[in-house]
Amino acid sequence: MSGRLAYRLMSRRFVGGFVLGAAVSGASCLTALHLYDRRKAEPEPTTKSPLEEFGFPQSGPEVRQYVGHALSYDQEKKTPRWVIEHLTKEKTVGNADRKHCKFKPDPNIPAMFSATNEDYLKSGWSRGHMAPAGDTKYSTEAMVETFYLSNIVPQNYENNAGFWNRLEMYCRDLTERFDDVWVVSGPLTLPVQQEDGKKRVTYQVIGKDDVAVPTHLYKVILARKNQSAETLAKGAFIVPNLPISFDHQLPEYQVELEDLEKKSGLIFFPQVDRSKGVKNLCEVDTCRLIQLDEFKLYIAGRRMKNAHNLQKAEKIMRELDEAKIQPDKYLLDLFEQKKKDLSTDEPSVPREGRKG
DNA sequence: CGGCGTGGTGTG
DNA sequence: CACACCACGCCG
Repeated sequence: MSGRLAYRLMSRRFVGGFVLGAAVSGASCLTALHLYDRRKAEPEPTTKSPLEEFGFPQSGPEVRQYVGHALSYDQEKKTPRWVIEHLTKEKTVGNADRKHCKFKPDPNIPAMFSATNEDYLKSGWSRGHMAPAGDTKYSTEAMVETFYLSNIVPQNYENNAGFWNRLEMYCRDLTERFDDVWVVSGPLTLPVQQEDGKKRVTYQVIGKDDVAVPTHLYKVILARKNQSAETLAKGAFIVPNLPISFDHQLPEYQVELEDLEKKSGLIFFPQVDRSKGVKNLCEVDTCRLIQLDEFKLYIAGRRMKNAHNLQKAEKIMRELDEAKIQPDKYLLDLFEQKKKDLSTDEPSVPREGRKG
């Protein structure tokens, strides 16, 4: 290679390109150099570099900031790569209501890179939040933004309503024992060994936009008390995008943070000094997800609040009894209050709900 | 909490 | 006419 010309091109034009646009580095630049070299072009080439002519490829993922969370969006897979949120005890309470929200394409994402509701309709997959709506009770605006499809991945129904839901509840419950909780969530498409013995990455895509169905979902949890680094605790979890019954518990899915980083290609919380002895969350906290009976009791409470007539309220209590689940004081109080409200036709002021 | 759906009504 | 909205219903 002609050293002088190559040096001129490298230093004047392409250095920035190599740094900022790795995707366009190799082939096109080398081709350009060879062409100039063959022509023995002594004067400065008059043609612009491809980068100057048409600009850099605008390659994702883009990082976007919202009220309740920030996310990095994967334009090819039409799903987030990661979503990060900061939870506190205060944020998990409020009046924001998901009934007033609807899934819709993120207005900040170009339509050609965005999923649509039609992609999910009758696809066999539910629209699963990464940043949960339940984490944004403090702000209707924040909750509306969690319903943007940039925050959504195709998720197994039972997984979404079951194990993943319990995991989200656990994250919110952590704010009872930690002052700050940071959570990163996202999808994975992991390789599997196939019949021919070779490992491959295969995943379904749905709808006309080919929205990628992740094989797994991950969550990274970082928790801290009193703003003191000595209390920092971390946990990383990889959850198959499949039905997971209530007899499974969180530690079964814990992995080393570095393992998740290797699989995802992401470095989580890079400013945290991991040599300073960050605790294992499952050693300093419970990592215990609620059991089926607790879950049904919680659902009964939610339904009781929404009961519009006495028959509905009584049915909720009857079904609990048939499932041999003892109603707790919270639910009994709720039931008594509901009976009073429905008879006097005078709804009482909503009381603060159970955690989550 | 997490989802799914439908039917009636209002709007351009 | 399609579409948006809402109230209501179902499920785990």
